[in-house]
Amino acid sequence: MEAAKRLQDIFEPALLEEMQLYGEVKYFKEGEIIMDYGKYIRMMPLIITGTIKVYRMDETGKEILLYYLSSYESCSMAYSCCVEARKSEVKAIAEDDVELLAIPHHKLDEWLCKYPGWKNYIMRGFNERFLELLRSIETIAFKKLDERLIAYLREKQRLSGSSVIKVSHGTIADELATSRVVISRLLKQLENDGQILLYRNEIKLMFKG
DNA sequence: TCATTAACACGGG
DNA sequence: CCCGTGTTAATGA
Repeated sequence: MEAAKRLQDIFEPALLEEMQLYGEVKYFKEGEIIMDYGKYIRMMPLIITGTIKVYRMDETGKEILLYYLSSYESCSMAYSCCVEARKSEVKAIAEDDVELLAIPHHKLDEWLCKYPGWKNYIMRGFNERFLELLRSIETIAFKKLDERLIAYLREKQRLSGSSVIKVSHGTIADELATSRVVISRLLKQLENDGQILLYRNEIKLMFKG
């Protein structure tokens, strides 16, 4: 995501034209559900502004945050579902106000053959998402909750570009699939260690991004 | 041993 | 008053 500053840098002019022609710009408000479990995906989203949270649910109905998607990124999950006409296995929620370009599924394959820029974009997307998933698996499977919490805070810091994170303990607990009691306790611990400062609905990070 | 659930008090908006 | 926060006690994996 760091490489692609503008769409013009990654896509051919002809492709950009087609994207304008066939793509549909959609807006989602903060907290709005963009995609849900079991729903068919007909469009592939390409995020223009904002950030999207992608969740996965287990058999017991517990949800956990898989990864974030932000500017110029897309959802590989959506892509693979589109081409195979499968149902969604993830849920996507707008982290803040989101503007995205919805690309009809029948164009995905066509562009793959026609435009190297599109192929590279898709391939890179799969690659990035795969690496991000590996990181998620690592933290979920092997790290204790306190380390996961720190990783979570760093991710928030990275995405927002600010060391002041506006989020409640309860929300963090939901996203890390744990209880608020634990989050409050761990945050308090981090504050006592001098790593963070706690306010209402706000956490100030004392470490570097 | 550590997470979860429920319950409670406190305080700010 | 409602919500977010901090804590505790009981229970479970």
